[in-house]
Amino acid sequence: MTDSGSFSQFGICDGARAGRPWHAEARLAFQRTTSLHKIERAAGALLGMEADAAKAVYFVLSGWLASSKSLRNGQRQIVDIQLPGEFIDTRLSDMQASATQIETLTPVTLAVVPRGNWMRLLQEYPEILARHERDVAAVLSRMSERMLRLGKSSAQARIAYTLIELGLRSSAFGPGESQEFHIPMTQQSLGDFTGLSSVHVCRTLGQLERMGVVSTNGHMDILIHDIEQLAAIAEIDVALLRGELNSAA
Amino acid sequence: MTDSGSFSQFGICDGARAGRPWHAEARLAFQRTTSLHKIERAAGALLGMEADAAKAVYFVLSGWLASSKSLRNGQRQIVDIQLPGEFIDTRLSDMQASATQIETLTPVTLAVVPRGNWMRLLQEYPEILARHERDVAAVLSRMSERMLRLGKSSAQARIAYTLIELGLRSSAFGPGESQEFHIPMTQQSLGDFTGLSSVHVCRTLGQLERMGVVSTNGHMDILIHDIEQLAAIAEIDVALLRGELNSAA
DNA sequence: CGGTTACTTGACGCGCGTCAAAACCCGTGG
DNA sequence: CCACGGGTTTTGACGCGCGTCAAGTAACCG
Repeated sequence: MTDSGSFSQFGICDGARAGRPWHAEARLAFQRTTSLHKIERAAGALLGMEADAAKAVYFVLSGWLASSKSLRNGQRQIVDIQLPGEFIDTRLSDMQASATQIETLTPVTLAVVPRGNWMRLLQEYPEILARHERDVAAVLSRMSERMLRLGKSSAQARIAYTLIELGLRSSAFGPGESQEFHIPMTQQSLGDFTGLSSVHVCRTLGQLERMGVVSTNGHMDILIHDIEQLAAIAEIDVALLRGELNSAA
Repeated sequence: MTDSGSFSQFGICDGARAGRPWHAEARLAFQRTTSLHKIERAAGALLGMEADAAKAVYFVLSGWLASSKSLRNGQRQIVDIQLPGEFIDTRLSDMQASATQIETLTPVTLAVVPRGNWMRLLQEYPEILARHERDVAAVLSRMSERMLRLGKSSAQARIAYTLIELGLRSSAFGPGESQEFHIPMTQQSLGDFTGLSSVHVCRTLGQLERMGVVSTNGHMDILIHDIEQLAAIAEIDVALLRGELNSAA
């Protein structure tokens, strides 16, 4: 279980490490069963309110998306962020206690599995079923980690954890202490993700910067100087982080 | 989609409403494919650290369980609560950034699907596959709702929401304004569930009581006087709540 | 170059955590 | 029957983290 284990920790797209990205395989499987409907969207678009492909299962081929819930007064919580190689089930969005919405953070391309085909796909293609099971496990796993920080951690820990999660998942990390990558979100949306106000996101990034742990250029370009200390602030088990970094590199 | 819709909102066990509980069917299916291994545990026991049935998928036949994550300093967050008719996948518990643990809140009986049999079960029994898909959707749905409150709502909203969620899911609600039921948790664990300190849980329950919305006898016996107002405090769409109550009754 | 959207910084207040002590509840054993 | 002890709930005092309001700066775009 090293495979599903390392996969599940941060929901890393392990196919991407193996050379040939998993989406390639998935696309093949999709094409065999359903006419592979591919759609593209610009950054900042909303998904799922269109009449045409309503209530489908999407598969992210490229780009970042965020699914969020919001209260009547406009308060918003980003519940998860989807990266290439992951599934999005818009069937979750209807009939809930609060409004759900999925938006693109970058330009994206998605494969669309129409509603009716999904169960058939799962039953006929064990590989897709297994992959989907692992994807679901990864989603639950990282949502749980985030709930833990939402409920019980300081702003510093939440920001630090988010930086590491997104860095690892986007496969932006190489070996070594320093890591540099870009997060296609505003501080406002980072706040919606971490349960903080945009103002406090700014302050907290400033604190981390003054501590010498990271640098930012003021536009979500992140440079991590001391990833071990950042992990300590994020309250992540450093041994586990090491393992992740090794398998990611 | 009224079926999966009403199911997914609060993860209600819709089988329980339909007369014959779904677990009965599930048990039959399990028995056909695997020797149905049934285990019982007392209240307050820990699950999954035993050597025998390690890393299995469980199916709750009776009783309440809580799965939680905790930080190195002892801070704990209950990530979800499992009721009869729901699945528990202990494979999620290994290899994560924080320790996961599953404990019983009441005496429970569980059906155990050994690790190797799970994927086979899904592939061979479409009914179980479909059921599991819906269960996963319900878990994600209610975890999202809770994340929204964890990140963006006051203590009152979190407590109010939790009371309604647990009342609805345990099918304790009948028609009418008043609802009475028992939650088998201490204020401490309610705090771990809502991201509050036990002290503040107590205060907040006191506030709700002084507002005339609920009564408690000091031991987690809850009596809801005005469920509409409680839903308003919980920031739940009242129309949706109405629908849930109707389909639950 | 003006308008718009993002980031930054300061001042202020409140919600909720923490510490601490008291009241209660229940099971156990003398 | 009461004494005792551990776990839970309740209540008060106090302080800090983070939200909010507001003003100012910087970057981007037509």
